[in-house]
Amino acid sequence: MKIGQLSKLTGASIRSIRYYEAQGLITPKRSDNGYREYHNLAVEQIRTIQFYLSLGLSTEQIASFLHCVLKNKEAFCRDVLPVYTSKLAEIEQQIQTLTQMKSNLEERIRSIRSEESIYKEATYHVDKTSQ
Amino acid sequence: MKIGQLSKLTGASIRSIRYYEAQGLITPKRSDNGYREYHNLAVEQIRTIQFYLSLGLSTEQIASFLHCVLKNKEAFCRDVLPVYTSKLAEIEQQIQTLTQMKSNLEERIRSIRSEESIYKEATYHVDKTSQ
DNA sequence: ATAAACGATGACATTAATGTCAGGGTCAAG
DNA sequence: CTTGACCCTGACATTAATGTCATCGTTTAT
Repeated sequence: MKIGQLSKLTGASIRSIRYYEAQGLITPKRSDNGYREYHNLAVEQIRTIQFYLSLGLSTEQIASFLHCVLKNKEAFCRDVLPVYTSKLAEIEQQIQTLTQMKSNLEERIRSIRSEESIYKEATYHVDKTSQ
Repeated sequence: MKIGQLSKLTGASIRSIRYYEAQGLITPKRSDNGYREYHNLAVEQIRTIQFYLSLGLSTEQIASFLHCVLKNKEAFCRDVLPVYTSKLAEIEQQIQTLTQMKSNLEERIRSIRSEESIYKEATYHVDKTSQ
C-alpha cells in the first residue's frame, strides 16, 4: 500500500510516517515511480511505534529495541526492559521536580492569600475597587 | 555596575541577563560607550526573575506581573495570583500525564518480568546466556 | 489530454532559555 | 602602543516531533 492509505489506517500523519522512516524505525520498499510501498505488516508496525511514543519514549529509544520487538513478542525482547526502567526513572525525576514546583507555588499562593486578607482589612476603607 | 559584575553577583549568565532584557524583564541604562549600566537594585531584580523561573514560570508570565512585583511586595500585587493558579493547574496536568505514563511503564515492566520468568522456565535448557 | 488527487523532496516553523561564535568596539595597565 | 579583559550586536545551535509550504512528478478518471 502507499503512504496515504497507511496514514489513514493508522492515524499517523504522512509527515510522521516519513519522519519515522528518517529515524530508521520503518523501511518501506520503493516502487519504480519512487513511491513508498508498504506491506500490510506496516500498519501494525506504525501502531507499535505510536504505542511506544505514547509511553513517552523517544524515537531513538524505540529504535534501540524495535528491530527486536518487531520480530519477537515484546516479552521476549530483553532490550526493552532497560529502556523502560531508565525511562521510568526519568519520569519519576520529572514528577519529583514538578511536585516540588507545585509545593512552592501552593506555598506562595497560601502566603499571598493570608497576607492579602490582612491587607484588605487594613485598607478596607480605601480599597473600594477590590471587589 | 556592568553586566559582567551583575552576572557574577547573581549567577545568571551574561547571555541570560541580555535575554531577560530582550523579554522586557529588566531595562538597564546605557553608558556613553554603549555598555549596559545597572543599579545595585538590579541584583535583586535578577534574583527575583530567577526565583520565578525556578517556579516554572515563563518569562512572558513573569513579565505580566513583574512591573508590579518590583515596586510592591508580592503580597500586594494582585496580578501574581492568577498567574500562580493557572501555572499550578498546568503543572498538575503535567503531573497527571506523567503519572499515567509511569503507570503504563510499570505495567509493561511487570508484564515483561512475569512473562520473562515463564519464558526462562520454558527455555531454561537453551538459555545459557541469560545469566 | 487535462484536471484532480496523490506522492516525493526539501525547507522552514514551532518552543524556551541558553550556549557559543564571529567580528567588532572600549578601556586599563604595562 | 599593545595586550588582555571586558563589552557590544547579530546570528546560529540546541531538542523533538510534527505542521505546513513550495515545487515537482505520477496516476487516474473523465
